[in-house]
Amino acid sequence: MHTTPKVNRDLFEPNYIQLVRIFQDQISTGLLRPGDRLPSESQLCKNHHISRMTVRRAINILVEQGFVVTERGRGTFVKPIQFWSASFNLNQLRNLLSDENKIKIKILEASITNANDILAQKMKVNRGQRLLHIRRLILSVDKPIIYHREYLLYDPSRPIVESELDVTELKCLFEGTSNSYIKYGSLSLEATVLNDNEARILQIPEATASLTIEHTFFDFEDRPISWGHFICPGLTLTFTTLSA
Amino acid sequence: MHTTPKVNRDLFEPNYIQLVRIFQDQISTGLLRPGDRLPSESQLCKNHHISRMTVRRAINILVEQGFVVTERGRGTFVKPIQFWSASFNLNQLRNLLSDENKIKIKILEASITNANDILAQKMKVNRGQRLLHIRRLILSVDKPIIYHREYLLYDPSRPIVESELDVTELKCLFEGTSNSYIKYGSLSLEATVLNDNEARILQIPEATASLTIEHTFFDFEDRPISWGHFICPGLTLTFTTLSA
DNA sequence: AAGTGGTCTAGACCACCTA
DNA sequence: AGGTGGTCTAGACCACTTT
Repeated sequence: MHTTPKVNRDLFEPNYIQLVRIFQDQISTGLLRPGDRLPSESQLCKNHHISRMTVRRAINILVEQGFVVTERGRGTFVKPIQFWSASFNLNQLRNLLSDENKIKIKILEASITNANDILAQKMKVNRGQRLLHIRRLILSVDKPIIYHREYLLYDPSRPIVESELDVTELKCLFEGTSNSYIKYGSLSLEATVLNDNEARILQIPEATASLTIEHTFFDFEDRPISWGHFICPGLTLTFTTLSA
Repeated sequence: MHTTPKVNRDLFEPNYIQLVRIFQDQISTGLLRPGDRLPSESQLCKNHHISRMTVRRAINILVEQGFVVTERGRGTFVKPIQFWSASFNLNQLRNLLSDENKIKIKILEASITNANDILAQKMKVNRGQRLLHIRRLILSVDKPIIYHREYLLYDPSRPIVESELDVTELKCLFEGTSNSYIKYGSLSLEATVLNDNEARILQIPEATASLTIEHTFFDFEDRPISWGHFICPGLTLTFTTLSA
């Protein structure tokens, strides 16, 4: 028989974090298995000599992290693995683009076009509306890795053309430092096969598999102000995650 | 001038949830913009006649949801949009497979094979180790939508062969109801192009773009017990998300 | 009735930042 | 020094489940 660790009030680490870690460890070592009940909150208070709010805080974190579920009147239970709990985030893309020294952004085209039917629908404007069209190539150590096509609302009352042409606009988006016009975005991820034009631009064989991230960004009046695609060929971008 | 809404103690909705919603509304309507400072916690206590802990609870939720950031000694501020904050989850896949009436799972093959170099590495076993190989086709209204290849540790001491062959094993994973041997999984998402075999099995043209989810599942001793791929062609699977 | 988790209070002390 | 967020306490009442 061995005793479980106790919260130590003398450490720098807050008590509730210590308690979270204690349970994470017990779950990951299999000491606590899916379906097992955790000690009740009042028991934990006594065992660790901490208050109820501190215990609840720890348990809430475990709930958010997906390790346990609470059932009122019954107790708190270790959750079984759920395939769905996995989620893919864009951190790999972030890391890819974060190395300032390696990354260059080349403007391939910047022109004014008139909205066709698709654009009119996507940007919620009338057909024929003037739109700014920008095509960029993102290079890492002078090797093309991502191709970006974007259509922007061309609003003469907003002097954004300069800044949007600039590389910084894209970087701001990445870094979240922009005090920009963007309230939120809608992203969509799908698999595509490069056409000959895209393949030539990216300097890789045609018909290569590619991940395409379609984005629409909205301003504070909920109007779309940007619609475009990041085209990330082959293995420049893979998503990895844990399902716990 | 108009006054902001106040927490109402008489509603069914908990006070902290009400406060969360108040700020979510103010942010989404643009009343609070990125960089703006929220009222201090003590001010919120006075304004809404609620205790500090209740205020802090609401703010913690806003932090977790990515709407605000706190800075000790300075205040709480509305966060600008971050492209990276977006994350893609597997709910669409879940929905796709949740309709019991439409979905059928067909076992294409179940055989014992010996591990080659790749399998030996992926499953952390010796070369030549016997592995269970299962190929499944997932159909929706009798139309193939997902092709699944999987290699399983063949452990005679565990009588899992029956259950793993069974369709339920896959379903359990999806539903998280399994009291299974799986502690956690590692998932990886990439774009692929269907080869002729896959295309034939899925009854779609060759060279179609496809999303492939590679998975490795581990038991409670952290040994890989399953390695495989879900192959989701074309637009059967697209990920959508918001970046706020 | 007894035990569980859910919400909430009215304080306290601390570390940090700004002035 | 005064304000900010970060941690924590020792209670309280409630809704719910089990015995």
